[in-house]
Amino acid sequence: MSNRQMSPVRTRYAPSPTGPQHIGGIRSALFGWLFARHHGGQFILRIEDTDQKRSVPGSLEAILEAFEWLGLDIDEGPHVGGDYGPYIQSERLELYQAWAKRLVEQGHAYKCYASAEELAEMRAAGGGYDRRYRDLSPEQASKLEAQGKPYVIRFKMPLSGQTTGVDMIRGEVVFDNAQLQDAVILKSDGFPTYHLAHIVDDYHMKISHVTRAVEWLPSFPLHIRIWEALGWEKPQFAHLPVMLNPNGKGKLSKRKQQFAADGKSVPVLVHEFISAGYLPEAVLNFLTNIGWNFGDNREVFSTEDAIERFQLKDVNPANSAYPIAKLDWLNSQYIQTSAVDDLARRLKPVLEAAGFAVDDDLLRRVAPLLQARLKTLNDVVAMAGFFFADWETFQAPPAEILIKRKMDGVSTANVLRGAIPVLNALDEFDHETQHRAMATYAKDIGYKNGQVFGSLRAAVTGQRVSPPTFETMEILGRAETVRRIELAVQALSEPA
RNA sequence: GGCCCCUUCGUCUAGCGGCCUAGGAUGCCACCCUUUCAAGGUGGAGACACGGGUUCGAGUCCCGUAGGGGCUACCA
Repeated sequence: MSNRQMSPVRTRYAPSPTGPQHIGGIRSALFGWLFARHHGGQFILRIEDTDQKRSVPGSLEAILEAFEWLGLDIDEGPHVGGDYGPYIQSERLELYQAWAKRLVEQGHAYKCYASAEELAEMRAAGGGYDRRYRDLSPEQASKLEAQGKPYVIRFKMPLSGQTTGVDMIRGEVVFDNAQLQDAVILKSDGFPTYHLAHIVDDYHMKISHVTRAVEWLPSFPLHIRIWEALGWEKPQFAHLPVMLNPNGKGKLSKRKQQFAADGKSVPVLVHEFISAGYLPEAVLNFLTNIGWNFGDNREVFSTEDAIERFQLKDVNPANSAYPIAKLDWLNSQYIQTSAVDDLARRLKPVLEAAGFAVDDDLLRRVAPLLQARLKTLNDVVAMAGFFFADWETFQAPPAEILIKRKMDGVSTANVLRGAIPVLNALDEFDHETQHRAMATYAKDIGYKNGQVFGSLRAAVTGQRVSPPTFETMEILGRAETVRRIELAVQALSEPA
C-alpha cells in the first residue's frame, strides 16, 4: 500500500461577486469543471467576497443562472451546501484570522503599521513597500502594539534565492524571491486578501487542482511560500490562458463593449449569449475549443465526449483572440441537428418576445423549414415571423422585392397572375405537387424557375429571403397563398 | 521600468526531432447543386515572428532579439 493514496479530484470556481458573468471567467470554470468530471471528482463553487467594496448584490444568482443555462452542474457551493462549507468567504473570517495569527506567531508573517501616507511615499520614491516593519525589535513592536495603531499582516517572503512552481500547463516556472514583496495577507479591517483566503479555503475544502487564469502566475511563488509556511501539502496548479479581444489586443473585457469586423457587438456576458439567440450547447462547444481541442479534427462534439478526452496538460498555454465569428457557424450546426420539437420549444419564446402569438402546431410545421437557415434563434423573427403575424393584415411587399432579375412590374404581374389558375387547378396542395406544376408553368411561359419561384416567394412571404417557397405555400394553404398572390398582382398594377 | 508568461494560415487550432512539399476548422474567393436565400458538395488563396546555435536532420530542443499578454493594491 502506498501512503500516497489517490485523493479525489476536486476543482473549484471561485469568483468575486461582481455582477454579471463574463465569458472569460466561465471558460476558466469550464476547464476546471471538465477536469473534475473527467476524473469523476467534484466541482465546487466558492464566493470570494473579501473585498466588500466590490460586492454586487445578486451576483450569486447570476452565477448560478449562467451555470445552469450552460448545464455545468455544481457539487458543492453556497446554494447546495457541502461538507466543507460555508462556501462564502465572508462567513469564514475567523478561520483566516486564526491562520494569519498562527503565521505571525511562527515568524512567517508580521504586523505592518504602515499608514496610507507612508505607503504612498514609498510608492512615489519608486519601488513598493520597503519592509520597514518586518524586523522590529521586541521593544518597538510592543510600543506600537500599545498604541493600538491599525495594522495589516504581511507575509515574510524570503529575501534571496528562488521559488520554483510547477504548472500543469507550462511546467516549471522559476522566480527570484528578491523580486517579490511582502504581500498583505490580512487587511486592517480583519478581512483576508485573496492570497491568504484562497489558500486556507483550498486546503480546507480539499481542492486537489487549482485552476485559475494566468494573471495569477506572478503571485504563484507567494502562494507556494504561504502553503509551505502553513505546512500543508500543496495541490497541483494550472494557470489557464485567457481570451483576448477579437483583434488580439488586450484582455477581453466586460466593461468595454467590443465590436466584430462586421460591426456586430460581441457578446461577452452570459446573458448576452442568451439574448442573442445562441444555444448553450453551442456556446459550451465553442468555449471548449478555445485553448483546447478535441484531438480528432473534430470541431463539433458533445460535452460528454469532451469530458472523456479533457486533460489540463493539453491546454494550449497561449492566450487567444476571441474567435467569436466561429460561434455563428457552430450555433447553426447545432440548430441544423436539433430535433424539431426541441428547436420549436426554443424558438417559441423568441417569437413571443417579438410580439407574436405562437401556435404550437404551426411552429412545429415551420421549424423544419428553418433549420438550414438560422444562425441564431433570433433569426427566426426576420425569417419566419410572417407565419405568426395576423394573416389578414398581410400586405404585398414593395415592387423592388417582387421583381426578379431581368423582369419588370408588368412581366412579374403577368407571371403571378398566370400562376393563380394553375395553383387553383391542383388536386393536392402539397409542396411537391406545387413544385412540379410551377416548373411546368415556368417552362410553358418561357421563364426561368428562379424568376417564377422567386416572384412567388416574394409575393407569398413578403420577403427576399424566406423558408422554401412551396413548403411555405403548403403551410399557408391554397386560399391564403392565392390571396397573397392576388395582392401582389394588385400592388404591381397600381401606379407607383 | 522590473518580473513572469506566450509566439504555426486573418482567427481558433493539429504538430510533442525524421510520417510536414505543415493537417483541420472558421472566415474569404470560385465553381457545382438549387426554389438567384440558405444549407450541402468540390476546389483555391492563406502560417511555422526573426537571428543564432544543438543535431545526420528543427515548426518541434537551447539562447538572443522583436512582438503580444499579464503582474507590479490593505482588488480579485
